[in-house]
Amino acid sequence: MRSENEPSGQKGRSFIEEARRAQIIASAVEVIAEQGFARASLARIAQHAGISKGVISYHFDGKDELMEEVVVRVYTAISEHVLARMEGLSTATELLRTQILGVAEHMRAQRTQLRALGEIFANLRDADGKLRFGVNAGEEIYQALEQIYRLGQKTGEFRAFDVRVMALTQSAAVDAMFAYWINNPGHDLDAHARELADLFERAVR
Amino acid sequence: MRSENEPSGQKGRSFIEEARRAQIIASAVEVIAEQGFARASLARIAQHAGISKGVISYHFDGKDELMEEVVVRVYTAISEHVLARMEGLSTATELLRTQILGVAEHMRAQRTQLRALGEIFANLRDADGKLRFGVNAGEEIYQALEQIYRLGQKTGEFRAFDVRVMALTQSAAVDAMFAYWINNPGHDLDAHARELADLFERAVR
DNA sequence: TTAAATTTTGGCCATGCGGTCAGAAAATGA
DNA sequence: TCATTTTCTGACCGCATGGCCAAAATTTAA
Repeated sequence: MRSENEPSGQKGRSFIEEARRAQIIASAVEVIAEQGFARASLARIAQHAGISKGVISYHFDGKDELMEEVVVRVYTAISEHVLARMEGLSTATELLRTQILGVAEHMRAQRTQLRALGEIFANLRDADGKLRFGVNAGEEIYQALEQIYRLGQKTGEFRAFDVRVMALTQSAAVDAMFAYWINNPGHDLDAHARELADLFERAVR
Repeated sequence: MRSENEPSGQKGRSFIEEARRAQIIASAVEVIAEQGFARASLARIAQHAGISKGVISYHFDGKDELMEEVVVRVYTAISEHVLARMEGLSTATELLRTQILGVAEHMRAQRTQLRALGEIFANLRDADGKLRFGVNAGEEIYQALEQIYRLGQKTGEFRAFDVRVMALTQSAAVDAMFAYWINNPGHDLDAHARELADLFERAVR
């Protein structure tokens, strides 16, 4: 039996254990992306991974923890990539453009993860029936974007505007870009991202 | 027993029969909007309508037909309303501001139906697991917005930009505004809408 | 009034779900 | 080697679901 109750912390998790969890998460991502959230039962995820259903229950506290782990890992990967691209940049305008283009660049190679993320965001609910993750991406992202806007307003690059509205709008615009791209495979994601960068560059001036 | 097999046509449906169907559809919309697609079971819909579960099976060929009827009715009503509002406006800038300020108010009254529509579009699948309706749900709306942008580009009011990207972004921005407003009741919706109108007015120039 | 047609009820069914568990299997360490 | 721990299996549980239907209730028509 696994050594302790560890509801969310990653302490004392062996390499083997971590590998199994990663394998299960990868299967979950693929099943969710291919068949949708509603069909992503533990049985289907286990079958896709070539293991028994009980193994998932053994390595995760439950289906909810598995789903949250999927979200956490995909999100972490995105933010690491984007933050790396943003390093060394100084002006708010540069940061704004890089934020939009960097996310698109990363996700272009991660369609499966992106689709799974969207399914979970739209469907995962708590016991009360409320969405576990809001339709809104999250407060952290908004605050990060708002810092960029405030910087630009401070330096005079940007005009005066409501930074919360701008952050919400930029986040929604990027989400919509991905949603459209996923459902229209021929769509040019990078061109769309450049259009968005232009759009917001003008909107903030 | 109902007189015939009538998979989709509306022929030979009595007034009473039609009223029952409308009542069931209305309950389905409310349950889906409040609890999400996954929790909108026939039992919950029936309970919400104050009728026995079997009544739904009697008036509809199955759950799928009920869901499709919900989509058809709500979508038809919404598109008719939106198109009516667009008549009589002249300049592209007027149309743009009206879309954001006016349609926002319209959506406030229709948000239960819109939410139900979104849930069905995102979740209703056929036996193969494929989405019954694509996410091309907004296609008509996108095309309507694109007409405004092209008009503005033709008259020289607007700069050159990708009209599809702009339509997607504007639509997403308004949706995000409502999502944020629903989750943050103290949020000033009208001020948000004005910020958005300013944002897009600058973005298109 | 009375017979026929329509509509509703409430219980039943098979299926799939997330979760649990005893015991088998495999890995580990002495 | 052999005992101990970790990991896995496959069966099982209670529950909710969509669909079904005989019988009851209601409405309609003669």
